[in-house]
Amino acid sequence: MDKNLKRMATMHKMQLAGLELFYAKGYYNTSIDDILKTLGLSKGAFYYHFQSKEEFFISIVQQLVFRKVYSVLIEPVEDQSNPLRAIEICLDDALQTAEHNQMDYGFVLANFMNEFNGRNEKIMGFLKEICKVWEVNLVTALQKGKTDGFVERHIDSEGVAMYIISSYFGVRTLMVTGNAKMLRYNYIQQLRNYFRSLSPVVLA
Amino acid sequence: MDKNLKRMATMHKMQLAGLELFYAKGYYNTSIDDILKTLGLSKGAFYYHFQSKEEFFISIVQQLVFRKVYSVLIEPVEDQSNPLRAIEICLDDALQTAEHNQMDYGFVLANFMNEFNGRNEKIMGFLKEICKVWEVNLVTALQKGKTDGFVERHIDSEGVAMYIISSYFGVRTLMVTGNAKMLRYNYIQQLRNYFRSLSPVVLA
DNA sequence: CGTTCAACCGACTGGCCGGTCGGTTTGTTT
DNA sequence: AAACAAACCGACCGGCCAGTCGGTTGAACG
Repeated sequence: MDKNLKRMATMHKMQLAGLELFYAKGYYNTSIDDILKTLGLSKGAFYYHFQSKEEFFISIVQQLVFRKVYSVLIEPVEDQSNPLRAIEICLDDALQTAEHNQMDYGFVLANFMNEFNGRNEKIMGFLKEICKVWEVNLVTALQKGKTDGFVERHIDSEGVAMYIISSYFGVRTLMVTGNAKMLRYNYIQQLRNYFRSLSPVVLA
Repeated sequence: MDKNLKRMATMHKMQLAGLELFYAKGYYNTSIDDILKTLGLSKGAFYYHFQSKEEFFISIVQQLVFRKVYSVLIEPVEDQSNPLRAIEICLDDALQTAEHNQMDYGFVLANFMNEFNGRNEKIMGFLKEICKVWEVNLVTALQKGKTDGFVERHIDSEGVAMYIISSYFGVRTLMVTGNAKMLRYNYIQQLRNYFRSLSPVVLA
């Protein structure tokens, strides 16, 4: 086997297991040994591949979180004719993932932002960046929606994008209290209400 | 001085300092000694008054967080004629507090819910309870708003209450990325847009 | 002044965890 | 088979931290 492939495979395994545990228990509450135990690997193997716990986490954010956020929350909205509709479907899909207790990368992002806020500026920088990319893409989609007649022209796209992200982060926080199914349904209903206030008035 | 008063005063000082640090650095990331250092007190004093770090935290939630959430987020909305308007003002005030870097108890709540999710069921229980009280009071205000003609009759009050809490939790998460002033302004603008979709249609 | 006790002190314990390092295994090359 | 290096092992170190406990202080009271 190609040496490089073996190296990559091991690192990838560690990153996957790491994300799983960091997500479930938090970064500061998860020890390197916790992660290694699930893989049957040792400290030596870990520090052979990664410089530190922090660098390890950053690699996870870059390799896994960023890509997933992109493919789950950003791509499905790009190049759709009706942005409001596309966003609604996209967020509903994401909440469905969350409802089935699988990892939902929008929440991963919000969760980690809370955990690292004021505690690790370096890591916060990477998380903010991902957030920013999401926001910028929402704004682009909304602007395009204006020219295509799906979005009221006078609305503030930045404000709307921010509000969408906010409500999504928030509902995911609430989901930890249980009753995910109902929360998802209610959330999408209200998102629609909100979007109605952003749509051009249809004259009968 | 009354013995009991002295006891209460010390406990209260510890709780205040504790909340400050737990909020700033997180529960798991703050040691008892960190808190005691700011007060010039010792381990002995702490464990004389509190059974454990966990019990200490729970007392903070009950004594400080719950009361503050009540006085800042719930009371200002009660007994107001127009609930949507009252909620808007109330959240704007809360965000103003946050903007000036003071502790904003709505955020304290969201923050801790994130931290304890899946890590401490007992503490989560208390936090959920506070959330529930907030939600119930929002629902009550909205229902009253319906009979008073400020809120469209067919809307789902539970859904709306949840969506309001969600967006608020979310925007506070985003505020950690900086630019709090703009976020606050944008948030209130979009909240108004959303509320517009919940108001009875005014016939000219 | 002596007694009492709530309040407080701070050295200590045991366990955890990030990170180190000398060594072993395993696969490849010659 | 010998040599070599990548990958991995796991005992160990130092620091941190929740919680313990025997001791001290100082105010109140007789």
